[in-house]
Amino acid sequence: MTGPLIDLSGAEPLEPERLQAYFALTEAASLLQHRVERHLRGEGDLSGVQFQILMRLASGDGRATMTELADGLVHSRSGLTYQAGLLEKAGLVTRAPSEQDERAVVVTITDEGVAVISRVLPGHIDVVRRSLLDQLSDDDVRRLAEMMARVRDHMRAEPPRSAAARRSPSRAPVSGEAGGPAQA
Amino acid sequence: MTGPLIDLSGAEPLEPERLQAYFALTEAASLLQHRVERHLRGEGDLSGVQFQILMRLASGDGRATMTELADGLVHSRSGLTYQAGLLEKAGLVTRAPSEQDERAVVVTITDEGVAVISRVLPGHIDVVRRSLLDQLSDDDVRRLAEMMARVRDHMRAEPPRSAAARRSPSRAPVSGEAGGPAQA
DNA sequence: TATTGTTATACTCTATAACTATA
DNA sequence: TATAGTTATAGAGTATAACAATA
Repeated sequence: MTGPLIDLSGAEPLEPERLQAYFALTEAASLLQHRVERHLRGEGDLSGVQFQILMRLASGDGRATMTELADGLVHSRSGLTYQAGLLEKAGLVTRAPSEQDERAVVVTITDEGVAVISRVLPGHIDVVRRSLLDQLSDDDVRRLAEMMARVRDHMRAEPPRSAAARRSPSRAPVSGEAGGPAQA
Repeated sequence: MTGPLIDLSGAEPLEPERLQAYFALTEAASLLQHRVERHLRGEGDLSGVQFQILMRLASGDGRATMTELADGLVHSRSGLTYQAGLLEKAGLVTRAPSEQDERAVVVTITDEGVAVISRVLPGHIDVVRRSLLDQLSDDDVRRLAEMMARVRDHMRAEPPRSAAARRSPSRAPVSGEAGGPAQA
């Protein structure tokens, strides 16, 4: 039998263990996300992002600005505007200009929003438990939480190359992005 | 009243450590996926799914049926057809009916497909290393790989409730259901 | 009748750029 | 000038159901 068609040995390849960790993480997270979103859609007619927005509001004092919400939930501002608009249309949040800073918009969860979260959350937790947590020992959980927090914080701290928080006015040319034959 | 707006104590809540493990995993995986897809799109004009299809082909003997590819890569068959169609249009794979089973379609990676993977992979690995692996010790990596493989296998083995692999054949036909495709 | 795969269709989500308004 | 947010637009991806063809 012939070996794989691709040879990694030129470019400082990844050891099999690391590659497997990456692939397993990717696949498990993707499966979990899929199950969770399926549940949320079926149970509460919520997208994953909408659920996270509501959760973030409900876990605090029920209010946050768009910018505060954008941190960590979504990768573009317009995406958040879109999702917040849907939530508002559904009556689960309200939006009003901030009084401290007229530019900002304060998003506030409504009673109905709290009710939806309360209704959906038990099933959500159940899915997470059955899919993920039940397969992990207490020590696994501690270890996983610590590792993933580390990785997350690292990525948050060091934004990916060539990705300004907002389109920078003086966009530096991306290294090596010369006119490559981009397939075709 | 300063506490969170939502009370979990009714429904056997999640211990904070478990909740944090879940959230950190979700967020880290989401950030990683976003970076990886950004890189793939920029470097090779590939979607994440397309990359995975090519990787799976290139890691084996270069050929697989649609059904074999569908396992683990995508959540609906039509989605795979769509992505495979794009790859074929780009000249990175070919599709031809199987000779053993005329129903099946054999997808084969082309030389150009191998070339694209070879060109993209070093940068891909670099992203994964910088974003994820460099933050983990060797022991972390072993532990993570083992945990995530366990979780992944569990989800694969036990499909989510109310999700038949395919639309269940025992579906009672509704008499008035036939008729032209909804036009509009 | 079950399985493999495609197609038609409709929809959700996302991202970029241009824009407004306030600090 | 920089920041907060919206809008317009356009494209990518997905899922469901109906369909055709082979086993």
